[in-house]
Amino acid sequence: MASIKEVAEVAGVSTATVSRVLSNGQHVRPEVRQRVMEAVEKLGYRPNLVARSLRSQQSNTIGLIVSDIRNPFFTSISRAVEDIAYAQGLTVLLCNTDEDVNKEAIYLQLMRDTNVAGIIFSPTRQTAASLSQQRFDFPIVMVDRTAPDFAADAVLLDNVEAAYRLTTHLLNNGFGRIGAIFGETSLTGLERRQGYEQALRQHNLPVVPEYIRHTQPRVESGKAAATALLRLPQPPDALLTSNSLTLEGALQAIRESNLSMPADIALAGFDETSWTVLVQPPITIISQPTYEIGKTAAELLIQRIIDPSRSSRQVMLRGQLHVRGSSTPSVIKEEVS
Amino acid sequence: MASIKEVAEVAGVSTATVSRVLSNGQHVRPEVRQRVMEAVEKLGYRPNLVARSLRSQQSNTIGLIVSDIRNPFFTSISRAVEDIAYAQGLTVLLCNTDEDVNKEAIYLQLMRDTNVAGIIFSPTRQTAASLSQQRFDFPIVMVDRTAPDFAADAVLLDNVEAAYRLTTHLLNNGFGRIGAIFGETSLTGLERRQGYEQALRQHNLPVVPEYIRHTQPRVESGKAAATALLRLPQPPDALLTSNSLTLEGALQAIRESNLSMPADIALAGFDETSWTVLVQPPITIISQPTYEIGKTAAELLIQRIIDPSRSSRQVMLRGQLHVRGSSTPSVIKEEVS
DNA sequence: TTGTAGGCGTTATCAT
DNA sequence: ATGATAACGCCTACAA
Repeated sequence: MASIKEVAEVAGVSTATVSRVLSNGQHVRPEVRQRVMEAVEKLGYRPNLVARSLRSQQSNTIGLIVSDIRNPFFTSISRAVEDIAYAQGLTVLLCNTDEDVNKEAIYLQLMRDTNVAGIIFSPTRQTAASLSQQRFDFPIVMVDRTAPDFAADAVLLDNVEAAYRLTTHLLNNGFGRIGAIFGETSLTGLERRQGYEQALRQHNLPVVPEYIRHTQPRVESGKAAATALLRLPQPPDALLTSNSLTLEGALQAIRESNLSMPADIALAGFDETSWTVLVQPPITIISQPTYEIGKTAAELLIQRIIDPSRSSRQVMLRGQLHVRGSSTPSVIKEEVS
Repeated sequence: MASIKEVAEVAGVSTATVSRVLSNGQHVRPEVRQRVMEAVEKLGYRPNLVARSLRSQQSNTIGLIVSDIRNPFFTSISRAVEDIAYAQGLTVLLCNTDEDVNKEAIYLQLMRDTNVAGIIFSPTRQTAASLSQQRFDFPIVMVDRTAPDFAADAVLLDNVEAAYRLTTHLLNNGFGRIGAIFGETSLTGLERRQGYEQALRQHNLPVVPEYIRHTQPRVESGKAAATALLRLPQPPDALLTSNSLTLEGALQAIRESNLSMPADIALAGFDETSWTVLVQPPITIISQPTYEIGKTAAELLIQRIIDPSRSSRQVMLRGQLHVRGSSTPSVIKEEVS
């Protein structure tokens, strides 16, 4: 790779002049500029971004740290983040943490070491709690999950409200014994549980500990938890899950138990996926605008990179309830989306 | 961020000594090493990877360039790549090209500019063809798609064979008018079409141009193509698609046409997804070991980074046919997976 | 308008 | 065993 030095040599000027031509371009005689451009062309010169980054102490890379890119929620977010980044000439470093505090720490460290421009992060509760004690020389935008006393930009769903609404929907449709599966490492899981419990209490129904499970956001975990719930002496008449992976597992469990939906068991969950409307009956869910979330997060990050001093803002989004067959007894169709 | 200089100062040694302690660690008195480590500890020193990269002319970043991370095929691959990279202390730059030659060129250029250690790439046919005329200072591993006269490592499916097998399966089950939807920008699409046509010819059936569509790998494109096929004066009695996104679109089209599967129309496609077995009837597909593909690609890349001179190798994998209800008349159940 | 020179943080070479 | 120094490629005061 040709360096700026070689270009200077070929053009018969100093490296400073070449640099000037290539950056702002002020104070250069047209004729000299011409010569430089020809040399650049001839050598196929391209500025070395590593050198530039070292010199400028800046970077055009942003980090995206999520638990698992295979979770459709994060897949979509990642795509949005990359789109925005691309439009800004930024590049995206993808990191999967598997809800593992250790991996989170390692990746955060790596972000420091590589001097990224900023990161978009979806941390476990544990890491989130420790964030305020750490120092970062780059901005952090949280997605899906917050850190309590850490003043960072964030894009979040109103989880309590959403879970409350979803649970209430089930209750209103005559399902009184709702088994629920929440994430065990994320704040999100806790918040959704809160909304779930709120709805129960408001209907003067007991919160049955046995009906509440916390698992990893994985299909098998969801399936295992759902299976356990269905095998209870007095099994639930509805299942509610906190993300699309556990929802998928729950559906598998229901299928294998040969129960019919929603007669034997209702099902409802979080996050829209390709299959919720393809299966029979279609599944009731609260959808999040995932692409918008990623886009917003990336935009917040870029704004903050430009202006580190601006006050932090939390963007709180509202989930959208899609009532479908999995939770509506066939006689009472209230609304279908 | 503390630099090596400050560490040297605090430890009362030269930067060279600090560097020695931190790297190989030969030829340093234990006592001095001790002092250095203490200073490192005290200052929370971390080597600046950008500087290291500039100096060493190496990088611990690899690029992953795919058409769209939201294609489950690439989602899974990306996860595998990241896992292997992580294990090796490498980091992954994610790039979506949308089958856009221009974006591909921009990202390839970016990979040069940032001096990556290597890339894993799934190019369009057009870019693939031009690859051999370009020079790269880093190794390239191809996934899913090859470049004809470009001697790179590659991990591929035997597409012709797989499509042949899938088509033959349909033919053997009494479906003689097979509408097919292939990718329009990838070599993969062409290869699968080849296998499809081979199977038809072997059964002495005509290749009907009207029955063959080439589209982008997107749900809507698949749906549009499928809808068009279903509206033909003499519509096909089976649909075959080349990837999971167009498969999803095709299924939507079938549903909206109120046709029953497989009585009115059979359906079969490529790539396993969460929903193929959740829908009714379950969908016949050829599955690819996506995680394995990504893992293998990453391993090939790392091997080549270590030894750039080794001869290039193509790993060719065989797809696995999963025969399901969408392509088997209910009376004849040959085998179900 | 253009060139000289220093430094971003490392590491490797060469003295000592 | 340790230190001084140069160089990776770039940018930017500052000087001319």
